[in-house]
Amino acid sequence: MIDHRYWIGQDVFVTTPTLADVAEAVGVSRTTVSNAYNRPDQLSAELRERILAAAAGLGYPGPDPVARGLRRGRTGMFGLVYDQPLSYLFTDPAILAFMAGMSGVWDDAGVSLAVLPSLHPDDAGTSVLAAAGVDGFVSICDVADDSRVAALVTRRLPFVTVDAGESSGRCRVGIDDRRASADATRHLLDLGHRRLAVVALPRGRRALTGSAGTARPGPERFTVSGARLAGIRDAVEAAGLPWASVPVQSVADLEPPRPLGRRLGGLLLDRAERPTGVVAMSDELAAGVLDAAAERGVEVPGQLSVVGFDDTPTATSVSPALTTVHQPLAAKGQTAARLLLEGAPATVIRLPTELRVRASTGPAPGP
Amino acid sequence: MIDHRYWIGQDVFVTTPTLADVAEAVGVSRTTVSNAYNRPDQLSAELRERILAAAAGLGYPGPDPVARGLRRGRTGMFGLVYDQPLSYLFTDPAILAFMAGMSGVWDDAGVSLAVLPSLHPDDAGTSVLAAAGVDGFVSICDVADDSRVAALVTRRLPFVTVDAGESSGRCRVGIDDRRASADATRHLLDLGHRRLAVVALPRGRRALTGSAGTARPGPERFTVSGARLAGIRDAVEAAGLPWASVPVQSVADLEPPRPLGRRLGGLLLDRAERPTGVVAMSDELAAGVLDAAAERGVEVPGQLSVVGFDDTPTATSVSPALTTVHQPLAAKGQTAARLLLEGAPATVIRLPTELRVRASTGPAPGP
DNA sequence: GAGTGGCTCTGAATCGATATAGTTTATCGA
DNA sequence: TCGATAAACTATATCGATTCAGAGCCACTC
Repeated sequence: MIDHRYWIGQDVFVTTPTLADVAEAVGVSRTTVSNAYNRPDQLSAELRERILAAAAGLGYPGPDPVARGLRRGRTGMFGLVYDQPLSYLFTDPAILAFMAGMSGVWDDAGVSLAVLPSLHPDDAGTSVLAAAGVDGFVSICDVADDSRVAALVTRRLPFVTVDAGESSGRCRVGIDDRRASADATRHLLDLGHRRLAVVALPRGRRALTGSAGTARPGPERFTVSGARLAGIRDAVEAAGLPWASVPVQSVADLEPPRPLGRRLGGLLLDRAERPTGVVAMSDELAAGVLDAAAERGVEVPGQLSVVGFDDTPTATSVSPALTTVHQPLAAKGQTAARLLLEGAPATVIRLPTELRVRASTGPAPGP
Repeated sequence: MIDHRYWIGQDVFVTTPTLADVAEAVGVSRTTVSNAYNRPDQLSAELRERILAAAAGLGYPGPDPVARGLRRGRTGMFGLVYDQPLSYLFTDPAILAFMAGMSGVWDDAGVSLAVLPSLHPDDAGTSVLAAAGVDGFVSICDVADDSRVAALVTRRLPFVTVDAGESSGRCRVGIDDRRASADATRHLLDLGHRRLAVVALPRGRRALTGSAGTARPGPERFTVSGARLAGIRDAVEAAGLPWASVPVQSVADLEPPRPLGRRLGGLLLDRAERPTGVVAMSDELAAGVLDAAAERGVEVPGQLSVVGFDDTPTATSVSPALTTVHQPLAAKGQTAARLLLEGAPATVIRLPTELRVRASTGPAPGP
């Protein structure tokens, strides 16, 4: 082990004392020292004082959490599993709102939140999951039904997947992405928009760029991106519009979402048949689209309507404020945290969403 | 321990298998099974295959990280210590930028970031620190030289304090808050501003409200807030202005910073002697001051100049863009992470800051 | 043919605590 | 005065792995 020795004067080095050292110093059994820390009612107050004083004198740091974790079978930590670089995690407002909710619950319960090294899609992150000394996992990986879930199962610890697909028999928290984005799209359609376009999430590392017709449903089936796209398509087709006429823009995860939204939005706005309504799969992307519109002097909502998704603080800080799908991000985090904390059996929780109409959408411009 | 038993058919329940079970099943020693996982070169490839196959067959999750951690003396986790509710941590852009930097380094190193339950100022969070199975700590508590540091020392693990005071003999990363805020203040003074005001950080749970004259230097000495206030005072006095004439607004940590800045900014702008220059101790607060100015029709920078601090994304997303003190938040996180990772001895690192002049400051209006 | 070295594999000690099942002594009611 | 009960402590096994110091065996060298 790492030898954290310290100097105690002269030429004497000593390693960190253990509970046994304290026991010997006081002349009691290890059990009693342990009880002094964990079950004060099991020994006399006088002896307890003596033990704690001796411990302080020796510089004993208290019972080693790792050893205690081994014996007790609990570590008091839950792990968060993510499949993108962590620096991205700390930049995504939606995930941060989720984490704020989650950490609040665990904070109150005195449990730590271990943010694990990110899972690489190729190595399935097996080693990362296998090496984490935690009591359970929350997975916010975009694709849930793959080898990474298998690795979680292998670990034989409780886990909750967030926004994941229809995997059965496990704890899962999410929203109805499909219906929510259908609602958002229908909002535009109800306003008379007929030339729609989509800016899809950059996550999942699989670009969806191309006309909708070419976006394959296969591996996307269980992703947030895929579900939202399906919902948009539902609404478009329900309105009798040809899905193939709706351009879908997306790329892999190479740049921050707002500049990305601006770039993709620009591509859409520069098309010959300029869309009058854009469905963006996140507020950041939508904000980027607004940026692109502003650059081109395209008025929002006069000439262009934009809907976002998530209702993060961005939605209300941009101008015009975004019409967007509100989802209870903090509640999602709280729910996931509680499921794990309470050791819930396989449970599927679907939280409600709601379209928040603000200033970025309006009636379609005349032809 | 928690008994994660599983059903294997008939009426047989079995607990999670251990390395010993695998060893017995294959008919080899525990050492050899351990080597199969940790030192593949120590056994024949053929036997290793056989062991891994048996392990998979038994449903062995691999070596238990906690037991391994005990034996090896390392857990592969570093703990982050914070003294405010965690939900606040996930809302503060400056801290998030810091964490992004930190987590990036640890992500690459395969190390987990354990966000510990928040330390309550009253209980000194001793139990939280004592119970964390980590290899070291990063502390971003506002006040560093108090009982919480003592608790860290007690734990006898390496730790790095961030933005903390002048504690000696430990790893510390920070900036020169005092000089940086003096620079920002001097910028306003150089522009001819003579009626200044300060919006101080809400952190530290000790309100500084009142005129500067009444803000006591004592316990604030080692806080970020205190250092920045001292720097502002340095510049004000160097310019020959009476420090007592500079109103300082702050409250305890009861509301999110932007609305708080708006409220406090409003109070300042409604004074008979309206200030022409406001030094805000964070960009969020500064943005709130801009909000207050906009509400009152006070032109920025025509009638009012505002400087922020940190240079978070907020600084450039508001309008007008904020003149602010840029500090290398991500680098700060990276540095802290590396110090811990490399087991650096007591080191003090002070990173450079730089005033970024943008659109929120201009010449003082005529009298 | 003894000596050397490399490859596989093993046994026992160890990491630092907690749980379980006592033992001893004092207290108390009948 | 006896048995029962409670209070204060203890001895030992155990949690699940890794480390260290070899043992056995084979090939190869001089």
